Amino acid sequence: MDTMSCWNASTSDYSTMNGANGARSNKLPSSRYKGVVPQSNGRWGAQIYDKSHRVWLGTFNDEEEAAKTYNIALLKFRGLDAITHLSRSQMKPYGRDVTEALFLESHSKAEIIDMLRKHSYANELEMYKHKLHNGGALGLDDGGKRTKCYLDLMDTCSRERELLFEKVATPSDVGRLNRMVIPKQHAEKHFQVHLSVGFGKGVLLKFEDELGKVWRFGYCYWSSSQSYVLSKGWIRFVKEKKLKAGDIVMFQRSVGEDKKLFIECRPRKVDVSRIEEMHGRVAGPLATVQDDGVVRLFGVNIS
DNA sequence: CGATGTGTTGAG
DNA sequence: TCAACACATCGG
Repeated sequence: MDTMSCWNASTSDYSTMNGANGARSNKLPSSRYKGVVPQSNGRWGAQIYDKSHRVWLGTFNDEEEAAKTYNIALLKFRGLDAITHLSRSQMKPYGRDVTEALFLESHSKAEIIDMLRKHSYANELEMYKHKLHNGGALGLDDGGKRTKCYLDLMDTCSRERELLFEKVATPSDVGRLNRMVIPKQHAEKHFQVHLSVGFGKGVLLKFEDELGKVWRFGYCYWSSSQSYVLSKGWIRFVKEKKLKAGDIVMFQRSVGEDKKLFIECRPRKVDVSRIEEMHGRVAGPLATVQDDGVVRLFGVNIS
């Protein structure tokens, strides 16, 4: 249920007795889920607020069904940002993928609401997927051009990436040698060019940083250290990013068709033990890597 | 008639 | 912005 926003159950009052006479209270039970309201007949309503205006999303037998409905409406009303902030692993259980984003984008709010109220959203989405996958003109408008929506989505998709490995920058990595050592194990696993990287001669590897800026680094085998190095162009990256020894350099690759390489860096971990003492609690990691490689910062997918 | 969804309020 | 609640309106 990770895409369902769970309402604070401690605030909902499930007491069903009136203290004095022991009679059943007619008070309805609160829902655990945001956007879900009880109905007097035991069913559940779903509603979402759109700019201080309440939009009714229909009634449902299951509280969870109402919550799912609310979440779909959330995707439509709060925009695609809501989708891209979900990691792949969160989307999978709900089949939330780029196709669903495309589906949401190609229907008006009114149409989506209508489907939700009629409980036909899942069917419509399924039909839409078939249409696309059975040779339909994927993302093509009347003139045969890619629609803006399609391009936006492909762009979003191409930004999705997995972490290949991280390296803590050594003093020599950020020094005047103009090269960064890539540990052999990672180089041979992820940069599948080592066969063509002979002694002395190398290839150029192309990376993008978090701002989309392109970086090309020479890449070759460095026999003296028995490992591979990023060389030509590396020092420019060090200078521009103000990379210091101890900082962490992350190597990523897009999971989409194009398999682009990305390079990003972040400051070495600050010592938070002092802060933890002061606050009397242990803070979670600033950044973590999930088992599917999706990078999260403050609990938000920053891929 | 029961079910649905709106009017309205007040808390946060 | 949001859920709680009352109740008008819908529709079989």
